[in-house]
Amino acid sequence: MMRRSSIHCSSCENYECLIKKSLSTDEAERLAMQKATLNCKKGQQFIMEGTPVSGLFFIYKGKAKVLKTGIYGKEQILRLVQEGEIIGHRGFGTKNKYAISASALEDAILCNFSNETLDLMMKKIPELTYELMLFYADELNRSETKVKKLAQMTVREKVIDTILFIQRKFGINHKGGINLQLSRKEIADYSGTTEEQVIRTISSLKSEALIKCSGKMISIPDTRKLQSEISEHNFYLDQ
Amino acid sequence: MMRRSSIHCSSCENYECLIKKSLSTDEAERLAMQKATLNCKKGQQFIMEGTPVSGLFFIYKGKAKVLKTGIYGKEQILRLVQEGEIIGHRGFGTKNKYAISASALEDAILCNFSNETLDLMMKKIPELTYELMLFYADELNRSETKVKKLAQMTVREKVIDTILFIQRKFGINHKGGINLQLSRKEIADYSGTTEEQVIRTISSLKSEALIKCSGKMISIPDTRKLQSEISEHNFYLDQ
DNA sequence: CGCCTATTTGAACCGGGTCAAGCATTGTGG
DNA sequence: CCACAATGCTTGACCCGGTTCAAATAGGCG
Repeated sequence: MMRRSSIHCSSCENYECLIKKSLSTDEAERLAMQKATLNCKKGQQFIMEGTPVSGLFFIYKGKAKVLKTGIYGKEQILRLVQEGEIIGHRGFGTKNKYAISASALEDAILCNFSNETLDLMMKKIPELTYELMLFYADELNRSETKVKKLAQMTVREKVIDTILFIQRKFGINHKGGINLQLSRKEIADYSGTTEEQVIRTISSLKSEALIKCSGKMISIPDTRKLQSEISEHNFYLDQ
Repeated sequence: MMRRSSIHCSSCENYECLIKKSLSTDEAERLAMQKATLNCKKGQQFIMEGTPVSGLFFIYKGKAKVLKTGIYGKEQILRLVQEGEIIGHRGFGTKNKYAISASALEDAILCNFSNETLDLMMKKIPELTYELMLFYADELNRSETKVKKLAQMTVREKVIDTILFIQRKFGINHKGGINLQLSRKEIADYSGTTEEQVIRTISSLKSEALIKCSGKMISIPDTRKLQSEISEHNFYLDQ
């Protein structure tokens, strides 16, 4: 993980950034300068479960996944993270150890705010604390919806739900394909099933013309139609 | 749900209450008086998924469960809530509709802070916002651990984990039994399985002398021993 | 005591996980 | 540029855990 010259918040173009949103005074800007900027290659792990918390990460460029490693090394992907979002925030609560791991899905540039900087910023900027609270409340909603889905959906529904979700979150590219290519294994680790089940489900969906594939790229010809495969029994799809 | 004369925060004995913790000034106390106090009978639902958010609830007395209703009316219990804890807080994020339901597990007395009161309090008391943020971050941790467990544990492990959890959280009574009696169905709804599976697992555990039962009351003769039934493959039991 | 609900047990079915083998794709070094 | 290795993807077959259905039993409460 390479350290590089820091990118200043004032010249950053991620206007959805929680930090930047809350920066109004010069003082806040000065605090925000205390961050480090890091380069991270595809596949590289930048947060490791169980290690001491070293602040909050912000995805300046790239995509990442947040996961827990479980029984026999099986991964559970908890979040797929886009440019402009934060990670590693789980350090606050009762613990000072990361409860999750995170690694880059493609080459990424990360901003890192240390614990001290973050504490200082929150003390000086109540709006930031408020924004963080909203962020956690939202994430909690999402996570609890996921709990329900894992407990109640069939494998087919879970895989469809995952595909719809990544399209909703990451959008589509110029070819009409979903703008994030995951391996079958990763789709399985997010859906809470196995690689083989994902492959079988995707094969079925292809033969039913509900999706199209070329390699890892998946596209959905008719989103509404695919949605109807799960929505009859799932009224609150608030993921 | 019966409205009753308000209990004043200053005479409240729940010292762990997020609200009370943050009340230092007279002004804060005055704001906290703006709350309503409600009586709620066992089984009564006081938050309904999909209805507009009417603020935050605090459990002054009693116990409650937080759940999502899913496919074919199957319930997923997300949280078991004790005296001194808050509920209904999910209103913040992007939505103004409750994403969860809540009902009393036994007769309860609830404090309710309206949206307006809460907003006002957070603006005036940064410490409260901070405490709420920590609360959400903690809850998020718990929820994400639950996601992993649901995806990876066997039914037997999930049921054992649930029994251990409710003992850890609610403690034991004078008879050595867990201080919260849930129905088999409720244990199933929390564990993410069916009533029959819970019954079968509990039967096995009884015959293995890992637990004892009399009616709904469960007791664990040797917690460590029961723990070892799941912990070999689960290193981070941070629920 | 009798009704209603909760719990328990049995049996059958099936979804989904596991194992194994074959195929495709990508990458690397000679 | 090809050969070969390594990795990822796909498919088939098998089997087991877990859900479902049904029926019996126990327990709680008016």
